[in-house]
Amino acid sequence: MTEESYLPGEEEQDLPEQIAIRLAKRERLLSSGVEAYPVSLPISHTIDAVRAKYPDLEIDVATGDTVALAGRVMFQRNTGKLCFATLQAGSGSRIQVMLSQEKVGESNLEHYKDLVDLGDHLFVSGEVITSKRGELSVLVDSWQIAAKTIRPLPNLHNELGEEYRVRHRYVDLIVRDRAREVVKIRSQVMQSMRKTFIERTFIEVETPMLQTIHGGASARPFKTHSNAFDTELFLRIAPELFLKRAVVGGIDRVYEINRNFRNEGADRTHSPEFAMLEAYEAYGDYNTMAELTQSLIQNAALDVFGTLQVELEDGEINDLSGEWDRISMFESLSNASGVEITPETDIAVLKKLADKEGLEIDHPLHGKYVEELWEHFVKGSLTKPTFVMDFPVDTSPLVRNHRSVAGVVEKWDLYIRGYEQATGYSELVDPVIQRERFVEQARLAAAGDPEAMKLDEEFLKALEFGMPPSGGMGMGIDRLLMTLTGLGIRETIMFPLVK
RNA sequence: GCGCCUCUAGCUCAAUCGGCAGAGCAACUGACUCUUAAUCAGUGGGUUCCGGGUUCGAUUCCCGGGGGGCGCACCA
Repeated sequence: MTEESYLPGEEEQDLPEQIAIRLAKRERLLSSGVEAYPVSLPISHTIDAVRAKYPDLEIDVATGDTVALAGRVMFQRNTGKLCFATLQAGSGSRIQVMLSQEKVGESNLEHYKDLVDLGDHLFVSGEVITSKRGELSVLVDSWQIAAKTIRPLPNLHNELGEEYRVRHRYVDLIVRDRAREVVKIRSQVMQSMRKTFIERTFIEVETPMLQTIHGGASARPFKTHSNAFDTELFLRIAPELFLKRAVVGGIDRVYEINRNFRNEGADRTHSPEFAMLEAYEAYGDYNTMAELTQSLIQNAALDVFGTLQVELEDGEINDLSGEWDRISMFESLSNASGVEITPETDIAVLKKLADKEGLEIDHPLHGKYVEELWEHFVKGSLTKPTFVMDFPVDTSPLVRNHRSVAGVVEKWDLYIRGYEQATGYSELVDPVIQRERFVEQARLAAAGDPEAMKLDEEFLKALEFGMPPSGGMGMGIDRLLMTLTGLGIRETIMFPLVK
């Protein structure tokens, strides 16, 4: 799609017809000494306020109440001597305005018909009345263009195409109630989660997004360069290693909600930049973090929708109620596959099972086979919210060993409707074991795994100063919005990346 | 990154077995003092994503490029 551009005073011949016509109207306004974009207007009421004040007037009533308000023109019905327009506020609420020749005069009404287009912001003042059909209206004494629109709105009687909605989200927000609603829901969910954290005396912090070493997860990073430091920098893939430094420093209950960046594929559930919540609690463990996570999500559902039976876009009900199940990864895999699988099971056995199931896994790690097999056998059957507990050690380098089960770590993943929603750990705080794990990762990196972590000496140094036993959790915010609405990730993010 | 599908007016979409490109809404002109997707009469608006090829003729067929969608891979 090519985009037209224009400069004031230039030839407008190549512009689309409707833009040229509207630019000419703007010029006509200006040359008659009228502002097309006035700096301020004496607004007395919002559209919502007028609607709230007069919820149910009779037909054909004059209130004697004069109001001054503004809104975007969404519909116009211009007749000879009595014109109607529907104004819309940013909230989406609408009110009808009426201009009669009797009230404003013939030439003023002609000006109105000549200059006001669909989409313009219009200021009016006049009496609140109801029309002969009973529609709550403002009978206009005077009007003024509040902002002249140069581009026409799309027609309101067809759904916008997916691409247009994403590329012109501001238009989408004007014409589609649900788009406005989703923005509001997202804001309310964030508020609710911050409320839950405040109740539990957590402190919100912001840690670096530009990092010299990317760590805390395994994913390909975006690279950039600092001119001042003449060094390569990475956009963070996770805030984990900095939040743990904060815990070392005595910020015992700490969380961050901010963007992570991962240079991976994008689909219905993945975006290159995505909002992430991470929280750490000194003297907590993965059990307390599971409880926290369940509370965060349940509180959000209650605060925003007033129910734990959340209705999704397709009408299905997502039941978030009750105490969420906790199942063991190895146990559930053994049950579902019919083969006893433990951390001691020989990798050759796992390979054979994977081959039999038609899974192509080419990876050196035992744990990778366990996780892939688990996804194959168990993941699809999880519909209720479920914590999957106790992961293989070799794929979870930042998690401490299980307190009583050998070969696994104290890590859970929370699945809701088959999507991985959150993860939680009992954090590894032993600097010696952490170093060993990092060295192992670096060894894998050398073997050609580009996503394995580099050694973060500064983080290790922080651990050497002593990190208290802690629980940690991470949750994708965009994913949470998807879980609560049933929308795709590009609908939960207001301005998703487009080329 | 790979495979399949797709791109036509401001918006949503038709059509072309290769032969003057259409509709609804929007726009423009006119009529209309109670409309509310107002109505009625009329008018204009297109590099059919871009570049090349085949052809008397390409928007349609072929090749290349770009945007978008879906699936697979990677990842949360």
